[in-house]
Amino acid sequence: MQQCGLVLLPPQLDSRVVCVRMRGCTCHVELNRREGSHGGDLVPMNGRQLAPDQRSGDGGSGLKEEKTSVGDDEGRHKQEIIVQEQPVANTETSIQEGRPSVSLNKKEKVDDQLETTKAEIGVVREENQRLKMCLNKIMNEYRALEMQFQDIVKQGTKKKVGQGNDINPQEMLEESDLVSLSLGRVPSNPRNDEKIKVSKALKDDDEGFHEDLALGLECKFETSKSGSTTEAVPNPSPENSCEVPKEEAGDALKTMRESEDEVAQQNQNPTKKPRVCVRARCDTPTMNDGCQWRKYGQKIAKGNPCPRAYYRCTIAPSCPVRKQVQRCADDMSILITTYEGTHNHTLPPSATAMASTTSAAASMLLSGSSTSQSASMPSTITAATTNLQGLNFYLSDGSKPRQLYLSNPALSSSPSHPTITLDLTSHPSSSSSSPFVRFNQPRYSSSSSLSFNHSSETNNALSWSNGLFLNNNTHLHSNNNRNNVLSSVNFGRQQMENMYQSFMQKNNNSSVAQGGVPADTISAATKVITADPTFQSALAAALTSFIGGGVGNQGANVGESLSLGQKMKCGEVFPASNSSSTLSVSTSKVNGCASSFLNKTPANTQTKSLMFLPPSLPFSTPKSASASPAENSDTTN
DNA sequence: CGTCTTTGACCCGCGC
DNA sequence: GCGCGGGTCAAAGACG
Repeated sequence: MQQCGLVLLPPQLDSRVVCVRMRGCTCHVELNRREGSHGGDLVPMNGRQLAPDQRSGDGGSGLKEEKTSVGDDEGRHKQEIIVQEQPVANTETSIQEGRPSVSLNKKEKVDDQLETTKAEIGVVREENQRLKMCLNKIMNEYRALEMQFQDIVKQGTKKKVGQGNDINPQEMLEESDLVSLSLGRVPSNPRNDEKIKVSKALKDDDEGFHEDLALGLECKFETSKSGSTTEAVPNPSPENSCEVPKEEAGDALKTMRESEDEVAQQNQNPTKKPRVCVRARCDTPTMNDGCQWRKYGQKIAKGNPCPRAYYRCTIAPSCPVRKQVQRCADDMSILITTYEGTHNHTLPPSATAMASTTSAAASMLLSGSSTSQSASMPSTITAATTNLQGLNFYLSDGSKPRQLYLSNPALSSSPSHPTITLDLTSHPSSSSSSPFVRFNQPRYSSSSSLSFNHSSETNNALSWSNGLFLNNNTHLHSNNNRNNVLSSVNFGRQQMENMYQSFMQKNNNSSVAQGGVPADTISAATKVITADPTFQSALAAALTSFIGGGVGNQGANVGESLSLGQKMKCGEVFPASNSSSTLSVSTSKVNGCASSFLNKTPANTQTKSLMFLPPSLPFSTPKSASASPAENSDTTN
């Protein structure tokens, strides 16, 4: 922008040369030279007054040089004008000399040419005005950006002073950008993250500009400080920050450095990986979670006549995430899907919701009974509300709203794995102090349960979305939703709830009327969930884990919202179009658990938000992804 | 022909 | 050490 300049002649002058230079691209418009080389206030880029000979046009070296870079349109326009000017000048000369050879027709012709020229002048004047307006606009934007830049620099300086850091403001800006890009991802440059974490840890929570960033990082430290979760996990996994050993919690730098090693260790010790088991009623072989799965094995598990199918994530060849799908022995309509591992790649937007949900569940599992952090941690509350976006479970049969219940149950699939169960089957009558939330003591010490139940016994479609319930024939106001997601990061619980309710109300016409979930139900669930300290802490852990640290691929929905929030904070263009596409719900029919929406999204909307997700818990697409007819068969192994 | 699924065999951890 | 069960591998077949 510093190269921006303008050579502009006042409109009252007939000779006009407009030269707008933006970022090295020069637009030069010479309007009318009929009256020769009289002066205009030609001001070159450097502010020097052009010499008369230069103003005259072609003779001036400076102008001539610029003319070489004239855009095609302006150049052509100029050419036309000049061509028409020539005869006019000749005619005038002839008239003044009183040559009788000038006929009346020629005079009319000259008049016509004059009229034409005047018309051209008018057009050019208008164009000149437009250019001036455009320039003013650009200058205003430039000033606004400059102001923002100065504010950012000022804030960066303030932070540095508070931290005793010697990083210059520019570095702070660069750092912010790096943070923005790295959130939710495996840190490509751990050192940068370390610096950021340190700075954030030393910073107050009410930091305005980087509030969302501080949120996640605060959560990180809060979670780590609690340390009470570590003991419950035999072999802490880096997939979640709460798995980081207590002694490491106090040293964020060390944690970051060791994150990759921990990932490797985790891979070497898969039996200790936390698992998230999702129970849901589903008629289809598998549930669609937006991920792509490949079946690699099938076994008859003891005590269950239904075979257990093994899937691995095929989005990335090296992705360690696996899932097991099995019908419940007691109720064949219940599909039990167990997720294990952490995605080491970007996930399709449609898969982030489930991943975030299961991430939160896994974090809850790993955080165990830790509640010390939640009560005194504003950021945790925010994290909870944020993550709640990904924890809204909407079950739909395509026609009726389903009530959402969070109840007990729980079933640990394997004693060797810390397992948490998300029960989406219907147990509305489950005895609990809360009608929606109940956390049980696990059957195994390392397990816990979180159940999301709905009242219906016959739901056919289950979809995970970014805080939205995806129903058949339902269009979502994705932008609204995404904005809410962002808001959930930047605002507190109450604000989040209000906005969420607002969103729900906005979508009532389209969603509820067509089979959505009543807003009051969601609102109630939201309040209940967010009020639960255990849930909050778990969500905080999830948020922490994905931001932080270890594997860095945590947090689907949370990560998404935070990532977007970061982008917004950094002044980048909000990816509304992308968001829209990712959240746009296909109107095509949802076949059982396999949402066509989920099937479509990966190809069409390759996630632009570079986000890696945690113990992902997907419901795969039946076809490429995972649906295995054999799961329902009587095949024995 | 490439990809995915099926399925029997194999490996490994755990309990006795 | 052995058996059991869970989990994975990989060849063969199916499918588009």
